[in-house]
Amino acid sequence: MISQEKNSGNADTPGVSVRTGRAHPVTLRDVAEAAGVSTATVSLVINKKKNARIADETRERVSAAIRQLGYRPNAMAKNLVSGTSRFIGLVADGVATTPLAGQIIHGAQDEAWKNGYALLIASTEGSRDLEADAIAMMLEYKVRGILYSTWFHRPTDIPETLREADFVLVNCFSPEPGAARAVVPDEAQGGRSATEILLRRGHVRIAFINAATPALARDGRLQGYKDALEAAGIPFDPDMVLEAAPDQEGGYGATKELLRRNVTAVYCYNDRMAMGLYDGLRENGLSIPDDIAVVGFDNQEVIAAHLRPPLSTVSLPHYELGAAGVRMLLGLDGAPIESAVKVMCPTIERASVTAPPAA
Amino acid sequence: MISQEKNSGNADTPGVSVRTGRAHPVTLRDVAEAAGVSTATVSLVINKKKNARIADETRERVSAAIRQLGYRPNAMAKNLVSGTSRFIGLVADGVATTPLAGQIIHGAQDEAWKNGYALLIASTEGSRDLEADAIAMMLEYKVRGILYSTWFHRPTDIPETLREADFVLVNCFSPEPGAARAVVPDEAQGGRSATEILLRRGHVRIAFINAATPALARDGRLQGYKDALEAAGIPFDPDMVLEAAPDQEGGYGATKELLRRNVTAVYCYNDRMAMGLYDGLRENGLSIPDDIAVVGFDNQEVIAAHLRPPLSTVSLPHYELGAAGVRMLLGLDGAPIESAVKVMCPTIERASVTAPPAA
DNA sequence: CTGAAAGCGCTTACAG
DNA sequence: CTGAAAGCGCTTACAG
Repeated sequence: MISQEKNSGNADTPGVSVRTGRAHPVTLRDVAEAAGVSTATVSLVINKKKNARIADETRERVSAAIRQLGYRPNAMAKNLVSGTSRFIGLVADGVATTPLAGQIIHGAQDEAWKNGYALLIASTEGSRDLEADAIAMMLEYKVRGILYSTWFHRPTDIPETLREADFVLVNCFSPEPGAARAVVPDEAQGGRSATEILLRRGHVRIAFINAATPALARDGRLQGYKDALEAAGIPFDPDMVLEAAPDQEGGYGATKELLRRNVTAVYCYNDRMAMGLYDGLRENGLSIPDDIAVVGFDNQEVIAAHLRPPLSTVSLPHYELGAAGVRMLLGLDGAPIESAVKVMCPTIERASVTAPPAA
Repeated sequence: MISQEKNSGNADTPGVSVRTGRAHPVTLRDVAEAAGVSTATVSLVINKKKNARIADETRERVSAAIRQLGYRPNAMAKNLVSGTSRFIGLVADGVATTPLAGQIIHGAQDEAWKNGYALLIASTEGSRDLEADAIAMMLEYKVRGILYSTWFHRPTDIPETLREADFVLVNCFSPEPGAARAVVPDEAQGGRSATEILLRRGHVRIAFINAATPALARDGRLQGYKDALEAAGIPFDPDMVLEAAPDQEGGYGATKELLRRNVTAVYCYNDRMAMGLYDGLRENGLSIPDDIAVVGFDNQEVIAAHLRPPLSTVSLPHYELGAAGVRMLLGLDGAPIESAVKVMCPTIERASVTAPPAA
C-alpha cells in the first residue's frame, strides 16, 4: 500500500524548491500489480470498454487500487498509441492586444473543452518566426487542428506549415477564394443593423462617421449603411459620410464637421469614436439622444454599456468566432463551403437613440 | 523518396472534408532508413547531442533525409521518454472576463514561450467541477506546473488536486500563510503612487472615491492613500473618503458629494469611476485638471488613454503577473519566500493633473 | 564514429 | 472473463 503521492514537478530546473522531482509516478502497471490483474485489464476498466467483459468483482478491485494509489493516466503514452492528441491549437497575432480579441480565445476554449479538447495557445505578436515556431510546436504535439486568428478582421497569407494541419482561419481569410475554411464577422450586416436602429426610430438624416484608415471593416460597415438606406428608400448622400481616426480623438474631432450636416442621428464606425463624439456633442450643448441619436459598433462593454447615456451599438461576435472556428474544425457545423463563413453581429439597443426631434 | 506530405488532421470526426486522416506520418525510422543509418543516429543529430561524435558526412545525409521527408518529431513520444512535457498549464476563473485579465494570459504565454514551454489554458468560469477537470487534464499531460489565476485580486482556496503539481497562484493567494507561492499586485503601493501623483503637484485637499464593495483592492488602495498622506505630513481625514459602486455610474453619482468637500484633487478607485466622474464634473462646469485634478487606477487603456483630458493613473500589472508567475514556477525568479510576492503598480502620468488652482 | 536493444506508459488484437 | 505480447515513436546507455 503506497501512500498517496502529492507531487510531480520534475526537477529539470535545478535550484528550485525542494520538490522531489520524478518520484516514480504511479503507472498502470503499479495498479495492475496492486489489484492482482494484468495491465490490459486495468486499461479496459479505466476506459470503460463496452465489449470488455470483466467481472464486477475484478472491476472493483481495480477501481480500489486506482483510488489507493492516486493513479493518473499518462496522456502522453495514451496519445502515442492513438496517434492523435486531444489538443486544438490557437495561434493569434496578439493575445490581448484588444479587449475584444481575447474573446476569440474565450469562445475557442469553451467550445474546445465542451468537445473534450484542450486549447494550446501561442501568440506571435506578428512575428513570422514566432509564428512558424508556434505552428511547428503544435504540429509536433499532433494537435487535432489549428485555429489561426488575427485580432482585427483582415485578409491574410496562409503560412506554409499551417497546411500540414487541419486548420481554420478565424477573423481573417485567404485572399484566394476557396483556399481555406474561415469564419469572419459580417461587417456589412452589422453596418446595416446599426443603421437600422436609427431608421426604425424614424431618423432620415443619418450621418456615418467612418474610419479614415483602410480596413475591411471600413468598407463593410459603409456598405451596410448604404444597404440600409437603400432598403428604406433613402437616397445615399456621400456628403453624409465623414472620416476620422477610429478612436475617441477621431470621434471628438469630427463633431464640428458633423454639425454642419444638419443631421438627427449618427452612426459611428466604432464605440470609441462614439465616446469621443459624446464629448464633442456635449460641448456644443447638444444632448443625446434628444438632440441627436448616436449608435456605435463593436459593443466594447467598458465603454458602450457605461456611457451617459448607454450606447446602442452592434456587437462584434468574437466569442462566437472562436467557438464557430472550433466547431468548423471538428466538422460540427454543417459542411461549410470553402469560402469564409460570416457570423452575424447582433444589435444591442441601449439608451442613445430615440425618435428624431422633428418627427 | 516520399513526396512531401501535406496533411494530418486524423478523421476521428467522420463526415469532415476529405482529409486522409493518419496518412502514416513520417517517423524517425523512415528517416533512418532513407539515410541508411540507425534511428539512434538520427536522434543524435536531431538533438544535437554534444558528446555524440557523428561524421559530418552522415550528419548531412540525415539532415537531407529529414528535409526530403518533411519529418516532424512526435512530441508525445519524446515526452513519454523524458517523463515531462514542455507544458505549463494556466487555469483561470475567467479568460476574458475583464480586458485586464487577458493580460495575465499574455504575460504567461510570452514568458513560457521564452523558456521553451507551451501554454495550455483552461477557463473555469468559477465552476469547481470544470476546474477539477481542467487540473486533471493538465496533470495527465504531465505539465511542468500550473498557474492558478483569478481575474480579480482575492484570497482563494487551493483545490486539492492542484497540490499534485508544482503550482503558483497568480493574482490570488492562500489565506493560510506559507501555503503556496503567489504573485499579486501591490495594491497599497499603487494607492500610494496614485496619491503621490497629486501630492507632487502640490495638492493637499485630496479626496479618495473608494469602491463600496468589499475587495482586497479596496483596502489596499485606501491604505496606500493614507500612507502617502502620512508621508507628506497631511493628516488623514476620513471625511475625504467617499464610497461608490466601482464603475462609471458610481463615479458619476459621487460627484455631488465630492463637491461638498472643497477639494482640489480626487483619486478614484479605478479608471471607470474616473470616467463617470469626468461627466459629473463637466456637468457642474468644472474643468479637469484646472479646477480639479483627477487620477484613476488600473490603466485600462481604452478609457484612461482616451479620456478628455487623458487620465493619469496607476497600472495594474497583469501582464507582469502572468510572466512573474511563470518565472516563479520555473525557479527563475530568485527564491521567492513562501508568501505572496507583490508586483509593483507603475505610475502612468497623463494630462489630468496640474498644480492646484490656489497653489 | 555508429548500431542493437531496452524501455517510457499505454492500448489493442489475439489466445485461452 | 482475463493475460501475454506486440507496438506507438522516441531516447539512452552500452557495445563495438
